[in-house]
Amino acid sequence: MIGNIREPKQQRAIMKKEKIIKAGFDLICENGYYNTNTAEIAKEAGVSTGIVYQYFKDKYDILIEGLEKYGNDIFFPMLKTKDVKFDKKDFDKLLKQMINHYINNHKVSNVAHEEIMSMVHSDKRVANYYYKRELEMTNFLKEILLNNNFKNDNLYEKVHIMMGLIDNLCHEVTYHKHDNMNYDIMTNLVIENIKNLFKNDLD
Amino acid sequence: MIGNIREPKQQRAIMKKEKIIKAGFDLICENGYYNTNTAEIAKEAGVSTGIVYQYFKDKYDILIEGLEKYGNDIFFPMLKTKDVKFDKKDFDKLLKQMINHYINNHKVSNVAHEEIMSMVHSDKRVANYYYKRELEMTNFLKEILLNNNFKNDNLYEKVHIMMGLIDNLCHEVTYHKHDNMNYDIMTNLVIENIKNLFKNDLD
Amino acid sequence: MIGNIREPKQQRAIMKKEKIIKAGFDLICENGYYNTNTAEIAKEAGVSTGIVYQYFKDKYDILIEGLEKYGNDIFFPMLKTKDVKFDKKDFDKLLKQMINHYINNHKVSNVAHEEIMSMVHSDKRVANYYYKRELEMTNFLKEILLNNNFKNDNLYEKVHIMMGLIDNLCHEVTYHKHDNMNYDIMTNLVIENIKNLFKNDLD
Amino acid sequence: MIGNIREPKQQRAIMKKEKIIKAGFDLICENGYYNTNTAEIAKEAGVSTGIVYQYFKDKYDILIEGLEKYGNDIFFPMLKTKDVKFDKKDFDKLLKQMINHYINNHKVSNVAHEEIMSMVHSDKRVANYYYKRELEMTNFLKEILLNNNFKNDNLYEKVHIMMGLIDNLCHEVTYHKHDNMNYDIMTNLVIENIKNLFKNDLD
DNA sequence: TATGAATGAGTCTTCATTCAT
DNA sequence: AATGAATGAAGACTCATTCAT
Repeated sequence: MIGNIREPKQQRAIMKKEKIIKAGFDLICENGYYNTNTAEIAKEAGVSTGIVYQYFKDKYDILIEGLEKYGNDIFFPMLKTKDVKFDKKDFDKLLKQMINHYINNHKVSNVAHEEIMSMVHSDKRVANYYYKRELEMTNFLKEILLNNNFKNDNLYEKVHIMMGLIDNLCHEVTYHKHDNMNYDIMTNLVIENIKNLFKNDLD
Repeated sequence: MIGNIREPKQQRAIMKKEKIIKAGFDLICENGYYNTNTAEIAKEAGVSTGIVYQYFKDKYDILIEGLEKYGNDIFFPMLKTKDVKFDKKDFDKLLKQMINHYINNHKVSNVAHEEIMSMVHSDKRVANYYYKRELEMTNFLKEILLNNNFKNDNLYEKVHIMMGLIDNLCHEVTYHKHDNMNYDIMTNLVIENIKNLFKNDLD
Repeated sequence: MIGNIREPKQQRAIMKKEKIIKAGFDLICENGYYNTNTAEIAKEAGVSTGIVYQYFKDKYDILIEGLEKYGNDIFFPMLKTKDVKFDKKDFDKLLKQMINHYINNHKVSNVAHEEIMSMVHSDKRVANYYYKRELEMTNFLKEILLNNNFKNDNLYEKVHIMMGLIDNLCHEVTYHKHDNMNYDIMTNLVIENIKNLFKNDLD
Repeated sequence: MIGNIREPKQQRAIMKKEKIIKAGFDLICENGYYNTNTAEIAKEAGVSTGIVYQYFKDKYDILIEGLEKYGNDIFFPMLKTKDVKFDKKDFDKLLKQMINHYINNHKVSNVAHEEIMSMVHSDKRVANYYYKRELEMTNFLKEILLNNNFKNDNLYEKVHIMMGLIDNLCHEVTYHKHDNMNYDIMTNLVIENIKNLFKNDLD
């Protein structure tokens, strides 16, 4: 047993590995892990099937690397904008921003988001990845609030609830389209709710 | 193609079909759709592999029928207890009951819940099923509240948000075990939040 | 994981399994383990590739079962004729018989013999099989001699040496055809040698 | 097809080829031909995979060249010591020496010996190589004996038998470890046997 | 000469589905 | 209705060999 997995050094090889990750991750996100085969991945990446196994241990490995590379874009795009600044007075505004940010992102990565959440439920490593990032995100938001003189009073729990509310809302808005649901109203309700959660900080 | 799918009429045949659904659904919930094969299902059901295809078009069909038969137990056990009675004064109590109900259910159907949610994300028909039931559940709760003189004021949206909050909480409690999260506090926060949502009705 | 390996019960199924063993073992013996693929085996056996894996864990399993079934015929055909009777006076005759028996067998199972010996050298389980049978054969001969009043005086070692001499001779006669070797003379020399080995018993 | 196989002229190139032969032969001897791949060989030799095919037609070619280069060391180490001198009176001693020589060699090249014998049985060219060398060895011993006034009386056959006896013995001692076998006794029996073979010469 | 990335045919194995009984 | 043997297409992965640099 030799050769194991090669970490490509040449520029061209690096690009090829990237291509495979992208092709593989895209296809998996679009059609599901079990409905995507290595031949397809290779073809989509414009390489031979053999080369795939020089860069990845197995098909699963492609998924994981894809997740690590593109997962944040899909789940926690905010983590990228490290410079979120806001003023207590604008809490409303921040929330609206966040919600829009999330909704747009859900729309863009629509299927991917679903597919990955699907694996979060059935695969340990994917789950680990997701929960680790969720934690990062929680801490990230907690920091922002602390920096704005929010009291550290069950803050962790509050942020978690807040994220849940937003996620739920965005999910609803993006997918369900429940006919009898007014999303503007729902959005306002959610914002009010979150504000109530932090009422001690916002008075 | 002859014989197509037979709808069993005899008692014994009906029981056989039930057995297959149960065995199949159980296994799929436990190990996932792609990690369960028809031979296993047949064996678990105590029937031959051939017979499976007299009652079901294909493997997928078993999943769907299983979902229709057992899905409610897993996702919306409350729907069974059609006689939920409560008094506005006891709203707190109702919420606590619901939360406990959900948490217990999450614990019991732990893996099943995850596995099916996984398919909700990757399979149209499973998704349809889930969202249809979610709708039922929403309406069910809405009715209860209306019967208790809650105002029909964005009630639909409020119930949805409430369900999201509870689901999130229960999920958190059952799986994550985030070390730095106090679940009693979180539960109280969620209850307060829901009460705030309905503050106009509870004064 | 289910279905494991099925032990066929129906007559037809048993025959099918036999066919696969025979086809597989024949091909492996003829072309070598690594030069025989499962598709070939299935085709030679007149079955589909799938069925092979219902009766055998894997390709290797076919080899082992083949070995257990046909190995004796190839290596120790004498073990079949449990009723070897001889008289000390006819020791010569017995030896000549054995030698002819072996030579004929080598000729018949020519390639098989070689191929299996090849695996004895490279595969633990094949080796185990071979050495176990060799031991049986040794004990078998020892018993025969003891029954003929040969002294139990380093008998085990003597039999082993005797078998080695015969095997060597037969191998030589069957394959090498060293031009400058007279096989009649060689045979006689070997017989004399063996008799010398047992000289204490034959006086 | 261009360039075919290049016979290296430069010192450095020659050394590279040697390295490949050694690495390849070592690995093949240790793990078997089919369990050794060219990438491993190249890595072990400290060269690139591509270069291998400039010195060797194919993988098989490496084996053959390795055999020609190192085979004698493994099978007929005596051939190296061309100056074997002995006196009839010391025939015993010579035999013991030979036996020890062989046993040691078996021990040293343990796996290699097995692996190559394995290929002797399955590969024509390897077989040819082996039998050619065996012939050389036979002639070598024949010469020695003739030089010591052994009669040229079926000498060829006798030497062959002698070699077989020694090889068998050494094999037994090195590998089998049959529990109920006394190797000292066996060794003595073999020596006696060989002496009996040449009794006309040793009186 | 030399590299090591790339190729793609070939291999074992699985499994949903069909079929002979 | 029922069995379970049989099918064969499909998939993950390997590796000898070639090729671009």
